[in-house]
Amino acid sequence: MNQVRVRFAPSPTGYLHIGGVRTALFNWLFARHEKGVFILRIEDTDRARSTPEAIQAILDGMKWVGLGWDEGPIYQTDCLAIYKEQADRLLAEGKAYLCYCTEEELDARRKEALARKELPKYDGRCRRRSGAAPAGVSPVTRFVSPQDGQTIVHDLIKGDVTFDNAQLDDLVIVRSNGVPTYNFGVVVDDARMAITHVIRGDDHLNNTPRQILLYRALGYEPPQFGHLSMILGMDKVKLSKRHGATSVLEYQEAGYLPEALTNYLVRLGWSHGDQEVFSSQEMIEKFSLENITRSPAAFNPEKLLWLNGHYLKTGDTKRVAELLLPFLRKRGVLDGGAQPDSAWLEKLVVALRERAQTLVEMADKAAPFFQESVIMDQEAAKKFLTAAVRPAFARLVAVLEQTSVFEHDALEQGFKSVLAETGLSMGKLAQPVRVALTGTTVSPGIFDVMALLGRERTLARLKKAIDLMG
RNA sequence: GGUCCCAUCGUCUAGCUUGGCCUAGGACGGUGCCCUCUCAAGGCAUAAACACGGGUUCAAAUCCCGUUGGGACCA
Repeated sequence: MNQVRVRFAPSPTGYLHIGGVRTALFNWLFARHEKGVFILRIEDTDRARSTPEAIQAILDGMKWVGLGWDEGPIYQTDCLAIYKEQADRLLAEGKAYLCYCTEEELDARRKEALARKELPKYDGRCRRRSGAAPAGVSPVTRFVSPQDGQTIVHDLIKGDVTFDNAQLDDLVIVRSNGVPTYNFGVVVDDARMAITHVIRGDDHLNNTPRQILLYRALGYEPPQFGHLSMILGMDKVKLSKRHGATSVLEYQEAGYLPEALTNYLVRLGWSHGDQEVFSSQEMIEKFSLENITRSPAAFNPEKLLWLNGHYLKTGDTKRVAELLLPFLRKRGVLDGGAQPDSAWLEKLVVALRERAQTLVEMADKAAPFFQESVIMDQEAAKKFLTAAVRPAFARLVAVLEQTSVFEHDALEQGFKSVLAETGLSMGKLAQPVRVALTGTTVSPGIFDVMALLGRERTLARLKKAIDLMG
């Protein structure tokens, strides 16, 4: 069998959305699994709606999620001459014709047909037109579509889907301004790029019979098709902006890890037994078109969050620490130019990652470790920084001043000696200390907090708390 | 309106091809318990589904037909 060649072909009319990423991911996985080629093609023939910003957003999004392409990006607007050439060929072979019907005429006829309860398709009258071309009308090019028989799509995911050719009309392949229509551009490109498998959303399933007919008319063997079901929102309606973030880059900004997003997305419509967590290597090894579900899937943000938390916990600490930096800066936790000690930052990540599901959350929780002095939660202070614990605090300060290594185990030992002396339980002392050190009632383990803060800040904060006790 | 697609716990899904191993499994979320210096994380347990109606068959989540519901495309 020939080498697999697949493509992802977004229109740059907006950001790269989640559904698009999943389509791209499945194509990419298939290509990698089959040791084939993954091509990126930008379908920018809709010039009114395509923007350079959108193109950039697509490229950035693809890079962020780690879907590298082997060929491209190829822009359709660079290929206009090729579509024209192919359309001219069809014209010359009598497989296409020029149509001079105006928008108004077509509209009127459509309404008439509807009134007669007939199919409102083009009646093909310009097919039979003879004589001179009407003046002042720039024609569109229409494809001569067979009116009998059936076209069967042997879909890799949906199975065989049969369409009556009588349903299809003579579709426009080139507009009056010379720009190819979507269906024509796709076919010409997929054919000349020797695409072997077209894996795309099932919103294109209905276009497929027309495309197969076009392939044949152009003298190409159609590729294999695989139509993926759509991703829906939790309310079972097609995923859109009102469901929250739908652009990949929004997920980046919200503190998600790309591997969490791809892992989440791969399980939306595909499975490998009961396995939920896949490294990208595993995905490539195990991916197959046979295990794709036919039914549409609802996007569940909570499961994505869980996976993100999982990857935050299990990911390489050095990498997580690096990824965290921009979030610390953005949250104003860290000054723009400041560069924290990397070993220390990794320790902070280890302490925080059990309790954060996103990098944004982690950056928030990191705040007390960067501030010179704590921002005290007044209610917590009132409740925990009472005169009753002052003697214990005083003892703790004395002990900590003597502690030679300011690290977890030594700190625990010192802390516990204070408990033994004062007769306080762990909880009775740890919670006030937590408030004194972080300003809040929630934090990593208290010994980790002290170690992370270091001797100086720990002692300063404890002393300040003693003052607050009045 | 026409054409096409889809239908298992709230959600993602396994099982459906080749009916019996399904008193329907896993995961997220929920609930409860354990662990515990807080919050998490973790562990254990638990509730929760074969859309409906007909067939076929000794036997159907699995095969067939219909209904209903959802979605897409075209208009």
